[in-house]
Amino acid sequence: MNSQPPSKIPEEFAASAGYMLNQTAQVIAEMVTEALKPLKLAPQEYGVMRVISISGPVSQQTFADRYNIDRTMVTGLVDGLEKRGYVDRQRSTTDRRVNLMHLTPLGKRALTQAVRSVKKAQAEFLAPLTDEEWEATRLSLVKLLEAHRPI
Amino acid sequence: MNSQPPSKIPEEFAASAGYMLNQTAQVIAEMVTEALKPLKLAPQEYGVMRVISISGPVSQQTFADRYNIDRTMVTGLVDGLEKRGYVDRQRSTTDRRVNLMHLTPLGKRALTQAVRSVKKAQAEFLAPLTDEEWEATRLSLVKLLEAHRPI
DNA sequence: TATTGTTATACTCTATAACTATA
DNA sequence: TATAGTTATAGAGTATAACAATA
Repeated sequence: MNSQPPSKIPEEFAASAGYMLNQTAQVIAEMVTEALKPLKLAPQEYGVMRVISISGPVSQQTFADRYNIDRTMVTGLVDGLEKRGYVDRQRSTTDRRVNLMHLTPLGKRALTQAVRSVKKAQAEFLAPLTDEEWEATRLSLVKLLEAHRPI
Repeated sequence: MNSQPPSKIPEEFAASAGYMLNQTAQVIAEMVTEALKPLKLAPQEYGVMRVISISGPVSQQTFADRYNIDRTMVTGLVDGLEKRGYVDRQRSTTDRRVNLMHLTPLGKRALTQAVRSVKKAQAEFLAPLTDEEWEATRLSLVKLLEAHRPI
């Protein structure tokens, strides 16, 4: 959707890992935020639902660890999702301190839509790269993250 | 400095451009922030000084554009740097609305140190990759950024 | 009229600590 | 004692609008 001819980034910036990663992360974050806006989902709310759907019912603490945010933030996220009927909390029977978050059928349907929108945004974001280029980039990012942030 | 064996990122997350870029960007941002802390420089302050040193005296608006922040934020950044004697504002003679930001000799010395620290942090961050892997990754990021954020 | 820089305001985000209930 | 979740508070960061000076 960008019809202007792309201009060159000064090489000193292009050489900076911090600048390049932060700027590109900001671009995709904006695109995903926009993609989720019609569904009235914030990126972090989408994150909650994705984590549940992928990893099965998880505790709020587990989600906080995975997204590297504080557990005090998760309370409000789940509140909002529960109010909309997308998620519910169920006390763990094996450790009754723990709230296991579950996707409701309504939440599953909303998530299906959201995943579709996010995938579309991601495809648009990655369009300038060949599949091979992105795959190589992705693998490097995985290496970096696994080395520096073991879960 | 990470002696634990790195654990696997679930493939659904590893497949997500948004998740991977945001998480890796967060890691490098934290490392750079730490590296600059002894010099009492915030990453954005470092950014101001780098931009001036690379692009020559620039207006506050130009910096805001390059780092994708609002110009109202720049005022405070420059205030702090000016107070420490690292930067000064000079009214442009050709357009007297514009403040051109200059590095002072003291600022130049501080920046030299800061660049050294940031480069060290970056090298540590990139250590898990071969030079070729990072170069390929970097080029992909440049493509993405030039396509989506023409300056 | 539009743009640069400044200021003030309000809002959002996040970090911290304290509390409860469990383990 | 330690952990999961909640709540309240304060602080940082940011967005917005309005203004003066200049184009």
